[in-house]
Amino acid sequence: MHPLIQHIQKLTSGFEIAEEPILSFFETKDFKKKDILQEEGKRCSSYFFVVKGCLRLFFTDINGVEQTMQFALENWWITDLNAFRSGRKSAYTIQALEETEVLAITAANYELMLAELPIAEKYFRLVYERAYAASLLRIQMISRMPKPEFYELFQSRYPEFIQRIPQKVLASFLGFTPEYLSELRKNIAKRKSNP
Amino acid sequence: MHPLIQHIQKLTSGFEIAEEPILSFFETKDFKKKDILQEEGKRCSSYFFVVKGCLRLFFTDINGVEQTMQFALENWWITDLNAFRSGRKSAYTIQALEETEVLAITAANYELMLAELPIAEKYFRLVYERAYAASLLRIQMISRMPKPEFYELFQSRYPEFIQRIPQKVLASFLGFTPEYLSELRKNIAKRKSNP
DNA sequence: TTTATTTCTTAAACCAGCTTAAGTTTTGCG
DNA sequence: CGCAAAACTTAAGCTGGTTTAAGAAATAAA
Repeated sequence: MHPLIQHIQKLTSGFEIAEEPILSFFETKDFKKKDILQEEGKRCSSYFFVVKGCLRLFFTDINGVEQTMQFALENWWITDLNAFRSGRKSAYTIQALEETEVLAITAANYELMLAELPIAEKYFRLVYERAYAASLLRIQMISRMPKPEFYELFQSRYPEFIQRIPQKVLASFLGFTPEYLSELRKNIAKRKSNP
Repeated sequence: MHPLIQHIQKLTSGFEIAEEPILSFFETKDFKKKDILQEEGKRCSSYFFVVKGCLRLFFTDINGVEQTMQFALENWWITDLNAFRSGRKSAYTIQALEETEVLAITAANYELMLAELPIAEKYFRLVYERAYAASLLRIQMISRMPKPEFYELFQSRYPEFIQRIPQKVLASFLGFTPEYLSELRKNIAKRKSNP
């Protein structure tokens, strides 16, 4: 069974779903490491579901530094949601951090699917409900927690990110400089050897 | 027509809705300024839709400082979403900043309503889709923008907040100290008189 | 395997925003 | 109204985290 269908069944807790009618709204695409899926400033045409691999969404700030705002591992959705919803140009670039397989859906097909399949409304309601709740927790961690504590919490909760993602990119996602992340890691390592 | 029904029609762009079957899932409640709607550590029983007035959601940090994470003005939903979804105890307090009228719905009724009314799935899908997108922008403003710039942007986008909300609470929501907010305001005022 | 490029580390100097502390203004209440 | 409590302001001193700069290690290219 396709990973998307599995994910839908998991979230909607076991509704009977026919695979074919859902998947017909999507197109499978493969990307190599460093490939660009969506370019900043270009029309945002697709919403991506990661089947295998890892993507990141970032923009380039006024100092020319790439600011990574989101990751997407397996079973995550990713796009510039504001641009996708409004049909405007994307404020972000989406890039593959690994060899990645996605399902892509256009805005037109997204609307069609939601109109035709009630299960899609339920599924996306649940996807956004969780994503919104997670996003609020992220705000709390980013803005109300000492950075060393935040990093250690992140490390314990999302160990797979630490493994798979370059430090420079991870530092940017967490909202600090690579130099500072390097220092944090050194301190943590030191503390573990000298208890 | 009730403000909630108006809001549903606005988001779902004009579906015909019968008022009575929807409102029957809710209870109207009124609160005075400073009343507590939800206490930290108590079971999170309700989800609130603000009909009139203003609420805030906060927790008390290890230094005893109240950290305001969210506001809700007219037509906003507010609760500890994680606690409401899972039936666990709330990590936050919800308090009225003004005299406030809400519609309250229990977790059981929320599930019932979603199961019985397809329009509710669509409506909440859209509510969360917007809230999630807004939350991502908020992360970007909080963590990737110089604070003076962030404050001025916030001021221009949400002038009604600046009017209605005590500075101390606003400072906490923005993630800085009241003293620093005071200094920012002074600098902005100075800049406006000396152009 | 050698060379070029990018990533990661280290450490010193610096600064935005916090802490502290004291004064002023506003709000709430008897 | 009059007083207490809370909210806001101001300013000096401090600190967590950035900037800058240079070198070491890993990846990629050739």
